[in-house]
Amino acid sequence: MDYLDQLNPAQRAAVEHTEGPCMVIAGAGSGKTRVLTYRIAHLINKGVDPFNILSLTFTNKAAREMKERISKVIGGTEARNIWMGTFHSIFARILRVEAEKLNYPSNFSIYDSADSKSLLKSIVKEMALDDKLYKVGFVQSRISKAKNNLISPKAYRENAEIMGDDEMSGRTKIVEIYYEYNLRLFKSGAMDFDDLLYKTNVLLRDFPEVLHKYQHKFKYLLVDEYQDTNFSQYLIVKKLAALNENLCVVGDDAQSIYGFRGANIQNILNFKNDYPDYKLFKLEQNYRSTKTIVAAANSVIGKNRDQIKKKVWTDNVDGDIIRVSRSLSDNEEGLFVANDIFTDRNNNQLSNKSFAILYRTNSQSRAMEEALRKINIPYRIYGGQSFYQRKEIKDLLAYYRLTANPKDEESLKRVINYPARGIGKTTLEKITIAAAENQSSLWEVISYGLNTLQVNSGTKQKLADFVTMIRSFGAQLQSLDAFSMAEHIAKSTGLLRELYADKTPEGLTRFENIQELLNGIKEFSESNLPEFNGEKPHLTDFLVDVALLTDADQNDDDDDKVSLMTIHASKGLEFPHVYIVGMEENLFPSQLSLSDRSELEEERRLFYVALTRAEKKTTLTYALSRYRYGTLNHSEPSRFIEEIDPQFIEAPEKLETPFERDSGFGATPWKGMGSSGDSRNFQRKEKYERPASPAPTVPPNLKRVSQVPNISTANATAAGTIVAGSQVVHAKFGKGKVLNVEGESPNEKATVFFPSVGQKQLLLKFAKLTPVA
DNA sequence: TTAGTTCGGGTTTTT
DNA sequence: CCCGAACTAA
Repeated sequence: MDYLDQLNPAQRAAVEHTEGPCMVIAGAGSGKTRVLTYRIAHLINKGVDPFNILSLTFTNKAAREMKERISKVIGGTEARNIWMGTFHSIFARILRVEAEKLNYPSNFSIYDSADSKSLLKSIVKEMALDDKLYKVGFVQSRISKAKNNLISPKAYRENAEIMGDDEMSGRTKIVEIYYEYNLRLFKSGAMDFDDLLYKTNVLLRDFPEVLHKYQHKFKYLLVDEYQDTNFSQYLIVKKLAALNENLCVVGDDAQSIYGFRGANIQNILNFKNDYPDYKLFKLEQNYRSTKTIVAAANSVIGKNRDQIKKKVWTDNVDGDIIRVSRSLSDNEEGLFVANDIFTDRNNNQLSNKSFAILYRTNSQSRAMEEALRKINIPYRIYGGQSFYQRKEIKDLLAYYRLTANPKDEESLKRVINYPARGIGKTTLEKITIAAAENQSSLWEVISYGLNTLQVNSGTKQKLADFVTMIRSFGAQLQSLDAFSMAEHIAKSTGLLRELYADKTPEGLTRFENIQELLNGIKEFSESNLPEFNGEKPHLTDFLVDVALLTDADQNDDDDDKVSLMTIHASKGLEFPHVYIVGMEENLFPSQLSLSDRSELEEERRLFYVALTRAEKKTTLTYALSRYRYGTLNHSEPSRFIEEIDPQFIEAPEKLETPFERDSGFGATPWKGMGSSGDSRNFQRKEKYERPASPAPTVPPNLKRVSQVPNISTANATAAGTIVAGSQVVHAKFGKGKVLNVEGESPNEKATVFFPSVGQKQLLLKFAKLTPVA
């Protein structure tokens, strides 16, 4: 039991209190992960079966790492039997087992945020609503909020307050959209992120025997980052824990930063009401940061009204004062940070990975990246557009999803005409209408109801071919292993060929990404995971929770690189040196949070999280101007800078102005400000001037003028009189000789030789050819 | 049907 | 500035 000796009294008490409800309030850097790890190890050492432990973490990566650490403590391979993962992935797993009870297929699709937006967009369009008023983002967050509070469409309609809000904003149809949205998800055999929690609640509510089963299975529950759970998650935990009440929640109200996602700090504050005999442990000693950083962070969070009082302290050294750097522009800010890292690293023999750059919004990474690249500092961006959200990856995954679950509407729409196979918008609209009329899915229309579809025979054939192709994939799903299936689909759909043909740099990256995905599947195929009992997994096994993977789940962080990420993504991480950039009003705190006290307090907690990531040194930077939407805007330093107790931070008057700093600055003193404004003007001017510039290849005016007389002549006479051998005039190519005409009306295609440009194939119904007598 | 272009509108944060 | 939607030409 020597691991217990590595804990301080508060930590040890939390680890040893294994029976009954408890809450651990863990200040930043107070060894929370250590407590969780040792607690689970301790349970297992005391004889608890790992299969009876459910541990809910914030990312899958955190789960993976924790399992590794537990393994080290207890030895052996038992740790891998613990149920550990995010709420979403754990309950997706359970829902797949129980899906039939909810009339869902067990291979249901999981719609990510983009899929769900796309579905909502179609619905808004089909209902002929104003998409300016019913912006999908707004509708989505409204529905998401309802789901996270377990409000069904029916309950939504019956809720006077919610309906009142919609009434006020003039968006009374949201409830109708909500109904239709859920219906369409159901018809597609799909769940969105919120459904994974909502449906779990339905399952546990309507099927007592299922609830009973999991209550017995999960005798010990642990929930990390409890301050970030929403009502839906809260209720799942409460129900599962009701039998044994061996529930341990860990969190820090000061680090609650997901309110916008429905997270509710009240879950922490109300814990004592649900479990009056609970035990509370406060971890207040910080092992991570210097005294300066801890004190500075405390002084900031003290400005919040809503909080559980606690006193985070540390035995660590005083450390450096917090620096503040002002730059002229966002680009200068990037250069400052990059140069500062460069110098610090070289002077003090530091590794790249001891530095992190944190920002409020993803778009701020660009200036940082450019500056780092300029002086060859390796970096890695966490978060941002995750690998699985890239277009080419989503396209291929859509084929996979469709193969596994042909009812999946969003996947079908994504690939039915990609690569292009002549099934266009018009056809898809007809299919959608037919599906709505028959109360069926798009797939059912094209696979069973093709005869009744009002499309021409060519299109019908194309649809039939598509159906045959997807069916043939489906037929092989159980016989091929994941990789063979994945590769077969990528090749035979033509998707791989299409991307290979694109030789632009972006196209190359896309192709590489696809290769990377296939490699990942290959690795998965050959990974010999215990749950597949020595057999090769199928593609459906790969798909199970691929939608739930995020960038943070990629585990290649042993490289020596500077880390760049949003503050949200940095939660739970720590770095010796941290730069918090973009410390400006309207950016951090975000403009959108300024009007609401609780939202501003959430921004402040976010700042608290950022500050407490640093072990040794924190640097705040801001710029006096910044590009937004491609235009330069003036910006003011963030109020948060002043909220730090002045004794821990560089005095503002001691700030050098950028002009005093020489470092090659004199060359372009106005680089950030004046000239870029000018260049915009210049660009704009250039656009207008271009038509007047000398020797344009095609005079734009001429094009127009020459068209006008052609319209009547071409339509009236062209089709009849253009035959092989005749002379014609083309608006753009000039005089030419018709070599051949093929195809039947109205799709005749002429091959014409123009002395100016050579041989051309032209469709007569489109190309305006005037016959010459 | 499609490819290519213009135009307008959008930036928090994420499972 | 960067994206997708709408428009236009073939």
